[in-house]
Amino acid sequence: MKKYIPGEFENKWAKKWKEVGLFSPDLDKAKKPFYSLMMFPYPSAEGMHVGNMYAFTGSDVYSRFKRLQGFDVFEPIGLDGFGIHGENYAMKINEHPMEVSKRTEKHFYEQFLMVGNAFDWQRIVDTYKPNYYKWTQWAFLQLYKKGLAYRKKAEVNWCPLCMTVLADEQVVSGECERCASMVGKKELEQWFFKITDYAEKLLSNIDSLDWSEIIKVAQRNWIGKSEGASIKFEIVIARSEETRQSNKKEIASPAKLDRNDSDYLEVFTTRPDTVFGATFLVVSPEHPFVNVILNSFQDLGIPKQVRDDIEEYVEKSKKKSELERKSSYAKASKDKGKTGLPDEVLTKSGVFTGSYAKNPLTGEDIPIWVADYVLMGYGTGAIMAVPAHDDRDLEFAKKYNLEIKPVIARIRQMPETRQSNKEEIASPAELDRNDNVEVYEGDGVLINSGEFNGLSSDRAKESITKYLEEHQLGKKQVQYHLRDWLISRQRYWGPPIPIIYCDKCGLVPVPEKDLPVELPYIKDFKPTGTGVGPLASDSDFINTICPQCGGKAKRETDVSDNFFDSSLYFFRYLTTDFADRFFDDSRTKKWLPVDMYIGGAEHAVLHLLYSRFITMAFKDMGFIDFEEPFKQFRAHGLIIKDGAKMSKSKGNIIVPDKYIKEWGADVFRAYLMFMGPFTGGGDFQDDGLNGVYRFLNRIWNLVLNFKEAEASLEENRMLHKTIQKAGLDYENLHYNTVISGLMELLNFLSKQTTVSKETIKAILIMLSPVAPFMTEELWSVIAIRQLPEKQSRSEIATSPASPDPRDDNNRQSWSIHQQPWPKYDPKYLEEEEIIIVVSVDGKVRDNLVIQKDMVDNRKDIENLVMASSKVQKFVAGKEIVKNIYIPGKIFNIVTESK
RNA sequence: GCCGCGGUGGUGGAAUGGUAUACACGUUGGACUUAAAAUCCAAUGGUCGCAAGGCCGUGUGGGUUCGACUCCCACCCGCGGCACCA
Repeated sequence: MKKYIPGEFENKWAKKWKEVGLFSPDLDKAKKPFYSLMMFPYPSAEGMHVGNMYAFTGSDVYSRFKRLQGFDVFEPIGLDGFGIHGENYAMKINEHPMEVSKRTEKHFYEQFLMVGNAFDWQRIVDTYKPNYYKWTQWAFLQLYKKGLAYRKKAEVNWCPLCMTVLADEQVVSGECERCASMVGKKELEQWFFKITDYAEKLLSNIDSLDWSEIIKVAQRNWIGKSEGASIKFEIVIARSEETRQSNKKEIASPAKLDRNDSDYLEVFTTRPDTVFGATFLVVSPEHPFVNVILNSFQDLGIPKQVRDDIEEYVEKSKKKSELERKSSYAKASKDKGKTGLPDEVLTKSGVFTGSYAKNPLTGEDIPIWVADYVLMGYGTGAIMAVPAHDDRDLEFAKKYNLEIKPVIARIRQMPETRQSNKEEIASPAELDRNDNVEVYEGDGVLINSGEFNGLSSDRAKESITKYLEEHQLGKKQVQYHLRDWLISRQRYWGPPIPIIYCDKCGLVPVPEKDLPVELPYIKDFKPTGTGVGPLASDSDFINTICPQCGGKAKRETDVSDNFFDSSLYFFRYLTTDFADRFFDDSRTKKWLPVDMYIGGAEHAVLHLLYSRFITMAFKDMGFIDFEEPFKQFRAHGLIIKDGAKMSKSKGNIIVPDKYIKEWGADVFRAYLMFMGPFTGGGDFQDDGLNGVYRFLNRIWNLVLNFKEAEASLEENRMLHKTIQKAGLDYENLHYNTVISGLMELLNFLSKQTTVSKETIKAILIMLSPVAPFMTEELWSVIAIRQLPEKQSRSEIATSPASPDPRDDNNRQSWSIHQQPWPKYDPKYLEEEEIIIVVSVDGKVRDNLVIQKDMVDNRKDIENLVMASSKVQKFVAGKEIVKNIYIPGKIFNIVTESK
């Protein structure tokens, strides 16, 4: 008997599938297109680790299942090779990224072949090759034309180790996403994409997406919509305490202010219902108002001492890191220890500006403070502080003895009034005004709010906003946390941004016909740290001719973020055979949007958000007619080792190559898929592989040695039940239960002396997505069994029976992967005999086996139940209150002790 | 702090409100073998019992129900997203 030795045939089939293009659908003629996408990998030098392999296998299993269902599945692959990760590695081993990429590319594609994924090998996309990044640059130009790419001087995230700027999305709790260095700030002129133009659409479309919930939540959080109002506070400069108390209106005239816009401070608030409780204003140290005070303090009548205090404070807070600025809030949270910052930094601080503003509703003058707990980057960089109803403002007010004025009364529902639904309003007296005052941040009823007293928070928000609008002191406003996508990188390993700077013409985009702007080979590719990319040192590269005037000009020296490359790769897979276009209308229509996308949850607010933005932009440019790129998205789980994340520093990285060599790709795949639900990941344990090997080995032996006979009724029942379950489980990505279902079927068959050929075939087909090599090998063996004697084995094994394996009309081709998914016959799913569980007071006491046609015959069943000695034992001496009978399932007797 | 997901044997995990622990790993015992490996068979939640069998058991405490891992309420723990976001 031939033994199951995976190494003997896996490679043979992998090569053959690739050679004949078994998994390359005809993109123009396919009848039932299904685009199954998986996140292409960053090719690291170590090759794919188990985590990658897990993700790709899970996606491949799904793709193979859809193929069996009769879809023309397009399952492409490529490498996301540009970017900091690969470049950092190249620096570490002191090699050039272009050289490194050649090696990693080879290794990755070998691994892909080895693991047996059904890729379309004819449509590879590697982002670091000119024939791809030409289109990255093209897309940049389209965005520029549309006004969605712009250049701006701004304070941006700067990673000191990677020596480049980063997008907000790449800063994870103050640290660089790639190297975990503390990210700082730097003022630089940079390229941005206007993703904020799509904030509302990006947010509102989420509800209708069939995506993993975890991703949808992360995106909603990241976009961070707040609805409220912007409110103008009239600035009153340097009024002395005496005049203030005499309440004489002495408002600084606009002329006195060295500002162009107005003599108002604008704030954003989500709580316009609390304006009456706004007892001071706070501006961020970066707010323009601070400079006005610093520069014009004399004209404004602000004492020199006050001015100097402000300057000192602003200088001090500039030195604080972003993390320190943001971390005082952590004081109250669990993260306290994590920041490792002294308490002094974690307490709010600020200084009085010597100026006041008029509360538009109370008419009172309230002091304006500058404090670094207010951030310039959100809203207007100024807030109205309502200490009675905001925790942060309260902390500040207590420290500096500022007025605390409650304006919202908690609604208390008393137990006895709950039924009549009456609301009792807490009296103002119940709110302490001393140090023990407790913040109340919830909604309630307005008090101390003049004509608005008695309104609920919700209604007050509307009325007060309306009132402010009427008096031109404010308006309804929506704020988003999302900020524009910073795409410049002061690095080498990326697509050059296709822009030319001409002294005469200014900023000139590279004409499309001149694309790609090739990345030159420069020896010293290391980042400079000066805020200018390494390309600036290559005079051949930067010096060019202005496309408009023909005069001398210089090229942009930054490259773009590699997340830009990956936000369009799934479009390119469809047009790799066209050199002249990125979109092909008929293919777009046939294949897009992507039917199923599988990938990691870590890209929730990076790749997955950027891709949605780019797709929306392409739609508005008229290239496509849909705005969401991925119909379905599922986040796969993570593979851990001994309860911990795999990492180089821990030395617990699993290299799959070794396991595949030892056990075969099928065993490795099946093990990964059997660990648990695909969306859950799992803990990698070496001894688990053995169990899966045993299973495949038993299948192997069964198929090669089974004694054929027509299926028994029981066999058909088991089989058809398994087919039904496997179909549902595959669709839901519950591969672990597909496998356990097949194990159960196998266990059943092992107890029989004969098996039908139909059963064998169905098992192999059902198993083929998980174990594609072994099932293919066995399929060819079965085919030989069926053939007339004269046809030789080699003929079958090496030549396709059909000229084109992709031909839709010839689903009966030589490969198991071209077979139709087995159909289950409902007649086998109905049991002849049914087990009724009999319980007394909810506890199982007996089983009752009845014939199917008896199911609805309650009387007879009741008689049988009552006749059971086991039941008798438990009802003896008790009164039967009632009987519950759920037909075909359970019979429960409810008793009461006498 | 807000939002989301989860908590089931020694382990990974199964269970449309209806026999909790399928399937597998591990462990123990047995068969085969000179022996080992491989393979096959059996047992395997806890506890009491010679046994038949009983009782307890899905993070904790309540509730709904004839019946709850599953639904509701409160809490504890773990994981993830956001976070001085006004």
